[in-house]
Amino acid sequence: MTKASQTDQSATRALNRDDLVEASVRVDPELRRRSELLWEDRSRPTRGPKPAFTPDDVVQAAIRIAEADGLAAVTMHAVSARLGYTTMAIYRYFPNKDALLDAIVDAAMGSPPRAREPRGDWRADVARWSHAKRAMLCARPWLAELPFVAAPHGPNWLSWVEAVVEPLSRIGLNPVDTGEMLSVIDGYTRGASDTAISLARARARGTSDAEWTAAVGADLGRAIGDPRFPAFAALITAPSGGHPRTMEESFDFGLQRVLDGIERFVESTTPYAEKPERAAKPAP
Amino acid sequence: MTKASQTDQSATRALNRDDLVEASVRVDPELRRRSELLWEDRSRPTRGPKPAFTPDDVVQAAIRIAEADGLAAVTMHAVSARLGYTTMAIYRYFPNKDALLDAIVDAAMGSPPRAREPRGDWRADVARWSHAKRAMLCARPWLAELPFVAAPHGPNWLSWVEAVVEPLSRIGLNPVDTGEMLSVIDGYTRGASDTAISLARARARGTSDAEWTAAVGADLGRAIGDPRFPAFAALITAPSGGHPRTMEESFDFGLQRVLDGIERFVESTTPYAEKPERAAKPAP
DNA sequence: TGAATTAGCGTACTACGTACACTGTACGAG
DNA sequence: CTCGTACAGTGTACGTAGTACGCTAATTCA
Repeated sequence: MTKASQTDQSATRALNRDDLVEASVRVDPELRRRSELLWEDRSRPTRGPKPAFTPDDVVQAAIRIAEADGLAAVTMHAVSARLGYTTMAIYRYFPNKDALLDAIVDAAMGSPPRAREPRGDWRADVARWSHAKRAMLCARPWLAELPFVAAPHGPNWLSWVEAVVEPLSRIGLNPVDTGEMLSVIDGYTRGASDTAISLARARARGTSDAEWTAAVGADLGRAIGDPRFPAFAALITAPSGGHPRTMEESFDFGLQRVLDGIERFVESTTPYAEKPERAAKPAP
Repeated sequence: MTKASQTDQSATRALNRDDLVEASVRVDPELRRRSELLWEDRSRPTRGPKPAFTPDDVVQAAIRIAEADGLAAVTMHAVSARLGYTTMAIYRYFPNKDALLDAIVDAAMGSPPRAREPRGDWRADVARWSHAKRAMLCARPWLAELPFVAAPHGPNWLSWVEAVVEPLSRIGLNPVDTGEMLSVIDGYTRGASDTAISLARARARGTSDAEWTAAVGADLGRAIGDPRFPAFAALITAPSGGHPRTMEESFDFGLQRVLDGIERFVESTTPYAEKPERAAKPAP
């Protein structure tokens, strides 16, 4: 149906360094440069005047501005002014604003919380990760103003992936299915956090919770009495019954359903026996 | 933990028109105006010269530009030029660019595919909806460049919700839990579509699939050999085994797990008996 | 027929990203 | 020690956004 269905995910399957070295040549030079800026050591040359600050200073200044006044307030001028320098000074550290935003996104993600030791069952560990990621996104709602899935992936992004792959790898699924479960958990976690992120953004703009609720409710409420939306109108006008959940409880409720689904699949599959060799070797 | 957890979801529970009329007074006037522009009839007054085009003409022109050259190409000048008028002409139809973008987002979502008759089991219908929404998002990857969860919700947005609430309401859960399942399905659908959307965006920019795969693979591949990412490195270097899935197959695989989880919950719950009255009435 | 109202236009202002040339600084090779 | 080289931060300038404001002409109602 979609063209996307014609593309396999070979990029995330059975990789090895040789493939990557060969493949990275094809990457658009600008994208490669942006990626390198996230991973490189960025050690300064010895010649010339001493730099007055570091790339990380720039990133931290930008993050503080975003935190205070939203992503729109992050202008090259605002960032440099916060450091006490002129606009163009930043261009000695980042070639353009996109590269700076890449760095901001990765830095803002931070590291996932340390895994608890001794490791518990995978379900509890995955749930902890999911809540932690949601909390991270809600704490930095301005991140949602960027299409940051498309951005180059930096070390912090990878560290979040690592932190959930670790418990997922203990489920006993083969690598392909383990990767699928990664998509399921991460997809749910990000997608189901959007409402809370939206509220967090409103709060950051100084909107009260009541005002945000009123704004969202006003739009949703248009369904009431509108013949185009009978099922939804019935849903939101139904008595809420016993105990309405908080947003976070709702998120956890949904997460438990997702984990149930994964568990059911695990129960229906024969455990995967890991091979002693871990190098990828294509079948003959 | 998060402040968000202190807010309940009263906005989506047991609403009635009186609540809404009372609440909408509190909404920020600009937000209310943006919402009204999506819902109002926008019939023109009789006095003055005849308008040369309609708000919908503006929206369609903008969408065509976004489709061709991405969201960044949608400037007030580009849109008006496409209609054959000057920049400022548009401001007679939309008070500012944000309002225009709201309209673009809602129009671009379109209507969900018509429900199949006779209605099948909820699982098949929900799965069809999820695939349709994913296809819609992939077909308009430029939508992902906007934080459109936060935007005012227009009629098309509501029609997508309606289309999935209808089958979900047939599961036999109480309204609160039905609402939770809505979040689960929609959260997974949007979150798990991001990779495909990212690929679709690359395609729209003229990037080949191989180049996109190489770019993503180059970043992910940095995990290989890096002691910080042992589990993820092991995952991506593991032999892919039998049949790697296409992106859409992966999405469907995950979706089935999510539906499994919902189904398990349904099996563990006593069916909800709908009341004959459908008006919300708080319990005494 | 004029008064009121509205459509599209021209001009102008501000803010932003960034190219480029300039000045001054610090290191290292001679 | 010194001078050339490479680099840091600055000043200026340009192109492109969004949009406020006032003008003119078109339309219709009183």
